Amino acid sequence: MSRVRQLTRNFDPKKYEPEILKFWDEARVYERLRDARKGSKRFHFLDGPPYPSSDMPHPGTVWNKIIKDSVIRFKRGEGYDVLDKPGWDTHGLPIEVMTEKALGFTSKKDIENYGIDKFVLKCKELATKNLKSMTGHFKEFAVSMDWDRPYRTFENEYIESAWWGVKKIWESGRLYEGERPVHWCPRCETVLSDYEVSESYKDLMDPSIYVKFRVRGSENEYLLIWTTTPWTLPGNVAVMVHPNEKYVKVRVGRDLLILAKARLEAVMKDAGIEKYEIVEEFEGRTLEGLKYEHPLEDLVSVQQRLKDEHRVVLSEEYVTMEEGSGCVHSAPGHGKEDFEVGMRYGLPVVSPVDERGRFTEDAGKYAGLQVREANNIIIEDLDERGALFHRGTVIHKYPVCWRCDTPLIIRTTKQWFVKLTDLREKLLEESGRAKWVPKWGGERRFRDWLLGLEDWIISRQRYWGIPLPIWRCESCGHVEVIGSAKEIEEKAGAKLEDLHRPWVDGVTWKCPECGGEMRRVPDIMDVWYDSGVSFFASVGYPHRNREVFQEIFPVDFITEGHDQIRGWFFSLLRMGTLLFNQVPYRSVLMHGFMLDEKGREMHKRLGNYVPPPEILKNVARDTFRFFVLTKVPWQDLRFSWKGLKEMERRLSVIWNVYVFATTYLRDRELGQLPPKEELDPVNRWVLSRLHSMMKRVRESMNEYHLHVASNEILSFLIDDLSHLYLRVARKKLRSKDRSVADQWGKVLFHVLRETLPYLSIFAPLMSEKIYLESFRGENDPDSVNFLLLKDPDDGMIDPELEDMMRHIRSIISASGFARSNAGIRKRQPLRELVVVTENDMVRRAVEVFKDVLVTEANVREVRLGEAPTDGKWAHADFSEGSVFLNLEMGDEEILGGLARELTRRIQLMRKELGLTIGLERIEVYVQGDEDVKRALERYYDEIAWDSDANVIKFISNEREVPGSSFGKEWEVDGRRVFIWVKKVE
RNA sequence: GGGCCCGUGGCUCAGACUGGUCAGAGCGCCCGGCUGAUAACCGGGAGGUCGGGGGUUCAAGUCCCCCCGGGCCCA
Repeated sequence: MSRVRQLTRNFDPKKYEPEILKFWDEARVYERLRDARKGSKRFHFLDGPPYPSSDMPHPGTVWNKIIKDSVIRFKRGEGYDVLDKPGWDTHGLPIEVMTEKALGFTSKKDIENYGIDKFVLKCKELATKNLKSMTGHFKEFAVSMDWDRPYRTFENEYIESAWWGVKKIWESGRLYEGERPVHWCPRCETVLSDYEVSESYKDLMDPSIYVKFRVRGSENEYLLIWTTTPWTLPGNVAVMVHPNEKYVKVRVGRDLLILAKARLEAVMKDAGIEKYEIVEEFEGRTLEGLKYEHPLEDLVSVQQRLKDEHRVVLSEEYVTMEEGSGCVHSAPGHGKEDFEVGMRYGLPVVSPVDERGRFTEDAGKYAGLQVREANNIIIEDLDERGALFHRGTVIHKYPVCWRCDTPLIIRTTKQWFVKLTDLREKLLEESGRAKWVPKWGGERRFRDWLLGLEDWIISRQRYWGIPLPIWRCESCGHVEVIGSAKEIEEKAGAKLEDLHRPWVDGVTWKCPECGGEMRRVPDIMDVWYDSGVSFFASVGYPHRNREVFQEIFPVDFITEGHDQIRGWFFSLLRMGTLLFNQVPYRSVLMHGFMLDEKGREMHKRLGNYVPPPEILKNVARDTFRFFVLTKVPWQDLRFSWKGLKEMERRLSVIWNVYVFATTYLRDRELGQLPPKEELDPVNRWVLSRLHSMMKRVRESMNEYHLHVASNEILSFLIDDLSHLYLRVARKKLRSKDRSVADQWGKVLFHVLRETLPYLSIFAPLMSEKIYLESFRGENDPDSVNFLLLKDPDDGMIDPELEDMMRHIRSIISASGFARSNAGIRKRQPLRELVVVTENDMVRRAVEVFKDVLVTEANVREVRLGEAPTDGKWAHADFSEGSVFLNLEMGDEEILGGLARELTRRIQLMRKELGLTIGLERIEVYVQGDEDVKRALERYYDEIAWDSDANVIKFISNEREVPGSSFGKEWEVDGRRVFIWVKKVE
């Protein structure tokens, strides 16, 4: 037999939420839950590791974790053994830069003087401190991941897994060292990936100059080029023109200038020149091979070696008629497009700039200068040599370092690459294998991105990261790639406690080819490599947990914000395809960004950022969870205090549903549900709704339509239970007929009990509180988290019955409308409700749910019929017909109304005395007019039953009232009535 | 310049993949009611040419095209 206990009346999440969190922690609920599910079918969730750049997560990150948590809870409820390991992306430049700032460093030299070992330990310390603090914030929102056993990318085991991957790539022949122009931060002194660069462009003011390159062998003929980076001119080796555009030779003063016809007017306007004359017109392609003189060749030493190289080359892709002169200055050492075209023409690559962004000796006069500082000197030198056509400035978007804001440069360096370009097709195919929610996330956005794929630079010239496991012989260049710590031990006899730099840098061994010294390439790896291998490195594969990995690959579910299409979703796909020839995840849910109340991005520095503790100060944890989970996940979400308050009110209604129900159900024997055939239609209806709700929640959760599932349960609890079912049930639960009260009690209990585990997916704290305080039986587990989601039973779902109830609702609503138009209050019973309709289902509904109509419309009779033609009627229409209320008031109606008024007054007085219904009984004494007396006589039983009165006595003299009674004078419909209530001891 | 998403009553948003009971909900506002869920709850009302225009169709917030506005990504 099950029993329930009364639930605390006050909805006070501020009080119970911390208690529940503490209970979960102390009772090790999740740990035991994981143990309990061991051996069940597995569901592998993979956490996209957040970057611990701060001790406080962004509210959007909390949203992200809540989404994950709801899926994890749901799958646990379905009985799965869920892998719920959280992850942390701990390496990389942001942590390094923060550490540098904390130590007051400005360059790599400072780090090396300080000691790489100490520096790396500081980085680790910072990452650890932040991830611990962030963990605390996530736990506050009831995120039930395995916080004690996260994967962290700085752990030796993780690094070993990553190394194994590098070795495998090497063995597949895709790892190569190459020379390329790359984005470079002169402060951090490292290469940056395209992805890192695209993060931040800033408006910068730069020179905008037109320069004349004299055609070799001519007196006064020039190619006119345009550039905003004068410092790249020392690296110039060619001029690109468009083969299919018209070019012109123009006379300006004594000079003949060559430029694109389409740009002529704009250029002359820019330069403020009004007088010019076209002397010749030709196709761009005819310029191919035309040689010219570099204007600074006397100053730049490397240019003297290149005298015969400078010439015109063709490019359709990179010459635009949108800006410039149509003659594009090309420095293959300082531009990706230039490099590509240069390769095609076999042009030399010149990049006379060092890692700190200073010109090298090759740059002659400019050696030692910071490149951006050299701009003006170069411009003056051009002017002195008569090569400057026009000088201006421009404000344009220019890439800066995403961590330190230093303007980036492009310089050519040796880097390690992974060849990907030939994998484009395979990646596209694999990306199509994953289920994307929403569909367009994968289909359009992702595909577009994959089409622009290039080889991947995986080396970085920094300290805090996974060391690139490449060793090379200093004498013969022989290369070995290492896949584990054990290999290091075997080769070098070194046992490393920490696989990071600088400790790993000291490991050397003898070259098997020539006996020279094998030394590690000093680079570390791109952090996107770190998170990209998480699908196997998080479990330590292949050095550990091989069987587990076989079972869980590919992972079932990942979810991150839409910024991660090009980030983690892609890096996982890339690593999955490189190492296992397949996409490593089955389903991806792409979620939106959290915006502020005005729809702008939320940022600390914009000051519109709401720290998670601030949210907790104002609303319940479950409120925030429900708030975010009821929104369409893949759209951006607007933070809203108003919205949160509103959600909190809805949760308090749910709480009240349970309070109300337990008030009636407590201390009752609540056994098995009676067979369906014996049930009242309203009970059959509510059970049908219960199973429909469960079905819908299960289906939509499995589709990752979290908003559908969460709204479904809200509307079940609020619209169906609170607004309708409980109103009807209230009277039935107190029925004198034991079998009626019993049936309704059992059904209500059943419905609320089965709903609890469903509710706990979204509002785990509230569910737990209700479960522990009221619903947990003697043999039940000690936490709601252990409960399984009951499977929906199609046999219990009756769509027709649900439809009928919808009609009943509209009839009730129409009858309310008719009443309010006629000015008759709801408490006043009326004689008759006539429903006029042609719709068969409505007619059946009226028959089936007559009881509901009688109580909800407060009438004595309900019948189907024709529109009445005589008498006093109030009338209103609903979608399938009309309702008519008989307004004629006989004795029956007047006395009935009076009886309800009297009941209500007695109830108010009971309450004032603090008496509990069903527990304490009373005696009532009433003094009033003849109607009051008659109402009391006729409705004696009802009034006495409703108010738990042993006796109700109509008196003519006040002296008949016992001394200790509580008396009050009332006015009821213009009548004076005295009521006394006395508690029966 | 290219791609993607969004634009539904005063506010916040469902509905759009699978055209046809989809013009909805909550809040706010106005009117009324209920009263052992009560610093709650219930009913009703006003309010939207579903950003604009064109097209497909017997039928279009829903599909197609163009434009406008907002956002994101890329170049």
